[in-house]
Amino acid sequence: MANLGSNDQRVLTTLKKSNKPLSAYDILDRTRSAALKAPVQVYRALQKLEKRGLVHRVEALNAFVACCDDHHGLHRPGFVVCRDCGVAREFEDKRVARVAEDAAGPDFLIETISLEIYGRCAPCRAAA
Amino acid sequence: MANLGSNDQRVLTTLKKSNKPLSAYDILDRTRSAALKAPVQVYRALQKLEKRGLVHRVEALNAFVACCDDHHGLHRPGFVVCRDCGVAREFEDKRVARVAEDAAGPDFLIETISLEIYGRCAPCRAAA
DNA sequence: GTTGCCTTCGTTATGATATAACATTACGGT
DNA sequence: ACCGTAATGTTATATCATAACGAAGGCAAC
Ligand SMILES: [Zn+2]
Ligand SMILES: [Zn+2]
Ligand SMILES: [Zn+2]
Ligand SMILES: [Zn+2]
Repeated sequence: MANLGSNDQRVLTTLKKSNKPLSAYDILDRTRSAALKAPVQVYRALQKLEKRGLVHRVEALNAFVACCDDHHGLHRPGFVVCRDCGVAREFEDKRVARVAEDAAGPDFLIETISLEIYGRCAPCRAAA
Repeated sequence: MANLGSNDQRVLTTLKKSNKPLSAYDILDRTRSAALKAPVQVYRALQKLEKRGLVHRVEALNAFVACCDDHHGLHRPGFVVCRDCGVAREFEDKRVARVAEDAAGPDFLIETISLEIYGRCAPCRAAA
């Protein structure tokens, strides 16, 4: 598979600099001066990055985060997301795969698992 | 809280008749002749129905399903979704809540949990 | 009853997310 | 150089969701 192109790297760098998930259009805004001019370029980069496990999509936010763990390669993380401050913390738990297999049954071929937990983080609760 | 209005019931009935998740615009298409004329009416109905646990949103599909279980009230189901045929099967597993609590930690207030499993169901695999 | 208030519902417009379709360029193999 | 393929750029469009405002309905105080 081809290496990362310059668009891909710009998108990845942008995500790594953010402590929150960014939408494709957030990324576009932050890279427009650099080189990216249209949504499709961002989406193409995101797709490539996601295939390699460098970026994850947070479904319920329509947004993307850089994987917090560079060495891992592809994996199936979950996310804990604060609705107030928007921070998304990636985690893994082996029990998730077992739950998924039990739910899907032996003849279902699992391709992806999305587990997202929403609520209020401790600092935000204290502040409120 | 107010009872279901006629729009709400039309939306719920439409979802119950479908064996797959429907987008808000799918619902709109199927109810336009009845009474619903604009997306916002569908979204308002869906919001009310979701609050009562009568429908669930499937995040990664941007779509909605009628709850398979009428008596339950509010609960936290997961979904097993076939990418080929689009069927979404609702399930529950108590282990999910424990995984979520462990991941979120004691000071995070969990509000919602979304667990969605994507892949190919047995009939679709056999057909392919 | 009618006035004022609040909630629901309808209508129009717009914002936000994502992809289709096609042109252009980059690049390796011959 | 020539071709075929993959990557990138460009324009347009499809899809999903909400803002803003007004009309209609219910309910209590007067
Ligand atoms: Zn990761
Ligand atoms: Zn927070
Ligand atoms: Zn349910
Ligand atoms: Zn299937």
